[in-house]
Amino acid sequence: MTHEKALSALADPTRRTVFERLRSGPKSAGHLAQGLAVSRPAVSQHLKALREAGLVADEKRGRSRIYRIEHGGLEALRSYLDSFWGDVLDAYKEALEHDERDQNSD
Amino acid sequence: MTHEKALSALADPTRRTVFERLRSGPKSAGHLAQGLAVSRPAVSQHLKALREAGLVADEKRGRSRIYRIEHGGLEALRSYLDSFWGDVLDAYKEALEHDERDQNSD
DNA sequence: ACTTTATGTAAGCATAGACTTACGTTTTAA
DNA sequence: TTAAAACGTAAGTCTATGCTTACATAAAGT
Repeated sequence: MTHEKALSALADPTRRTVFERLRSGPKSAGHLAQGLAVSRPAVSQHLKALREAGLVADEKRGRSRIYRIEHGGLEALRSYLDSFWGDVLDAYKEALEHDERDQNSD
Repeated sequence: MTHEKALSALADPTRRTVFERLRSGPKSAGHLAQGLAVSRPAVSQHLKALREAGLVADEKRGRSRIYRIEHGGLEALRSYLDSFWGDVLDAYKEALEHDERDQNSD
């Protein structure tokens, strides 16, 4: 259940920018920070948050560290979202038939 | 593309709780607030954020207001997540073949 | 017409967290 | 063996935002 961390990780704009830069392939921390409005240490902290959310993985290569997108966090998020589709439609169809205000206790 | 608002909306724990309570069907604002650790006005503010993110829709029924899950925000989020699957795998396969550190400019 | 119920909004406060500068560590190059 | 390059971490600041109390509005009951 890491969808909580994945959500708050991707909620921040600059952190999302860092994450999206990995779309075109793995990159070093320094490269990820280049051209951004924030400092390099800030990017390091963002990468830590992304890693703890299972959204990126890192590998040491020489004196730099290469980051890549990790699918675990993405899958956790996706299955969380998908869990709404079925449930919701059924519950709503029922609510419509009964033509009620609110009834359920949860 | 409202996936930004949807992400920051679902990032907050209590707001997520409110949203998840709609799983079992539409409910009034007051009913959604019952049993929560926060006050009722706080829930109202959360519902506003969820509405602006396209995650819930509301309808006035008598003197109460019924909220339901809106699929727009969920779909925006899902397509955002899905946009990573294809891109990423291709770019990474290439990076693996070339056996490189970081090369791309974006 | 008043009162009660159900809700949203305003203003202010308090904390989480995003950012900075400064420093420590490890690896490569001179 | 110094120096430099690439990175993470610490400590402190500042702002975004989640929360509260108080007030406003609107519908329904008496």
